[in-house]
Amino acid sequence: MTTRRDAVHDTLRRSEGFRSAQDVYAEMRLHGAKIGLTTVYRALQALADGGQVDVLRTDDGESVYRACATDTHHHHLVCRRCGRTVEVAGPAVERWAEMVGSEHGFTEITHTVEVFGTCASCSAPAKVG
Amino acid sequence: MTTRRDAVHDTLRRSEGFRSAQDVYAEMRLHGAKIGLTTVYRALQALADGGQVDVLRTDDGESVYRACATDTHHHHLVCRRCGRTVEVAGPAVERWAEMVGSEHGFTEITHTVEVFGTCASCSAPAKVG
DNA sequence: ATGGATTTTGACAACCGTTTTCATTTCAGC
DNA sequence: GCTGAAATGAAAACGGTTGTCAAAATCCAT
Repeated sequence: MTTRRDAVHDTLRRSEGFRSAQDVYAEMRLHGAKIGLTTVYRALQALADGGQVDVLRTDDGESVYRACATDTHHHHLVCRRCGRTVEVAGPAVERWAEMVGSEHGFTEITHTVEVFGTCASCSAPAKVG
Repeated sequence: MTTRRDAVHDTLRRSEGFRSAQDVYAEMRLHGAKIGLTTVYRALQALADGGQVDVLRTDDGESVYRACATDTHHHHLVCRRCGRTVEVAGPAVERWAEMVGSEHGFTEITHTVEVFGTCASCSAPAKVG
């Protein structure tokens, strides 16, 4: 029960940045894979549940997935142009979130932290003419 | 062109936490307001564009809005149970994000930081019986 | 291998929040 | 009051995601 899921996982691993379910599906079909959209959604969900891929929501509500190198907690620096992503650790931020939470009597603190920017190669070609 | 928008804004101000467009709509209809769902969506968008309300996406892709006290940059500590929200500042986090970005050659850095937890009053009534 | 139970798959339909459309209403300025 | 521009809202369209269900693949004891 793992062939398709692995195929999805592999496809994701080949991508630089975050990809939507439909991206993955299109990509797989392009390469001749015989798989249905429903199965891609299910595989991505399973992988996300199992912590093998990271998920985040784009501004327009799409879920995008990424097979990350580390399985430890980390955040992302994402190029808003090309989607290239680097994984970053932020121990200070973790502590800050924990502190802010408990300071106000909140428990079971979690947090979402994502950093967006324009990467070097995307901002370089400023010379359009 | 501002009556409806103000009504939406007021409704939002009366709420403790983040509310969805449909929440706001339902709330307004409950109180007898004569307004359409479309207009609520439009008003919320306009308010968000104008920076008068903050927006964020729930895990299930819904946009939720909040009329925040400060108009300066801040983050949120949100109770995942009741939605109660405290506005928090985090200068250290701002600097961290900026640093992480430029460290990797990214420019025009932005970031999203939200902290979730269970607030004191929601975790207190552990006594169910 | 074989039959039968179980799981996985995927085409399609349903869902649901959101956006668009467009005819109607409201309103400012004359 | 009249006119044109902006706002409104009911209903339809949209798009990503999830549910349905019958067919296909897989497992397993025989």
